[in-house]
Amino acid sequence: MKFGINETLKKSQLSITDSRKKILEMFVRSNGALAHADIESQSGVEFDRVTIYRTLQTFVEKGIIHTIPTADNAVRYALCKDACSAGHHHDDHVHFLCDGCGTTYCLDQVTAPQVMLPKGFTSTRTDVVVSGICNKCV
Amino acid sequence: MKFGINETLKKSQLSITDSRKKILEMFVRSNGALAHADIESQSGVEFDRVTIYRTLQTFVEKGIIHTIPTADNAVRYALCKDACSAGHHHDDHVHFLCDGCGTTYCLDQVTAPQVMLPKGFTSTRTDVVVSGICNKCV
DNA sequence: TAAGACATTGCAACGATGTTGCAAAATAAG
DNA sequence: CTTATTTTGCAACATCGTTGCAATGTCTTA
Repeated sequence: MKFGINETLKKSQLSITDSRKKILEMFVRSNGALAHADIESQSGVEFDRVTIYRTLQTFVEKGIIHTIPTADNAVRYALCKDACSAGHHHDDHVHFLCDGCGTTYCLDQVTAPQVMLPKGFTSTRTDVVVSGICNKCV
Repeated sequence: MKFGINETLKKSQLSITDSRKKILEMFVRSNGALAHADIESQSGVEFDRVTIYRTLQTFVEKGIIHTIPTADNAVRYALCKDACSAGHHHDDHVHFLCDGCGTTYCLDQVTAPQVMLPKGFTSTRTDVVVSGICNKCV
């Protein structure tokens, strides 16, 4: 079941604005992940920096996108799966960060393995980030 | 085989200075991970901000400490195991980030599981970060 | 379609974080 | 002890992200 841009925004009870449509479209087109800087450079001077920050924040809160932890400490965002709802993310898939081209992939086929924690530790979320070379940079 | 502070620095061909000794000692004492801010507040006005940044950079390059990717996008550092040498890190253990107290633990017992990658993808490093509640925050 | 209520945007200013160049000070080598 | 090399501290700067507020745009209801 696929939704259009506007439908996705409406479903999350968000007003439909130019910036939100444009930014959400970027995520849909790129099936990788995007950093704030990517969005800012791709959209040129069309939107204010602040607008992009706030739009990303809103999307994360509404469960449309999620953040990806990376070894190089740059925040990246990617589209959530349908299972995610506002305030409750369920993105247990593995992320792959290519050292060559810098692209971040969501490896949906691979799920994060369950790790055994010491006594008294409770897990709410597991992030797996694999770094290496992707199939385009060989 | 355990080395003293000075021996560790010498082994990495680093001059022995007050700031390096003090910062390395912090890592040895805390068996968790430290962020730049932790070090800055713990050492007070003793060292310049810049000195701390450069010292951490140097330690990473020499293979004394390594960075930990976190979901909250704050860079943290932890001591490397003996297997690490300058330019070649081998820290495949799992990290645990407590949402309660913010402490980062290195779970040495647990090793990062091997993940199956799609054809053409090569892995050089795997980071696993588990978030949740630690045994002190229950 | 028009008007009012509400949400979003852009601007400016600010704080936190991290980097660079250069002179002074500390460390290492002879 | 003296000289050469590193390292430190300072200042200035670049980047990243946040906040308050007025102006603009979107939604709702009639």
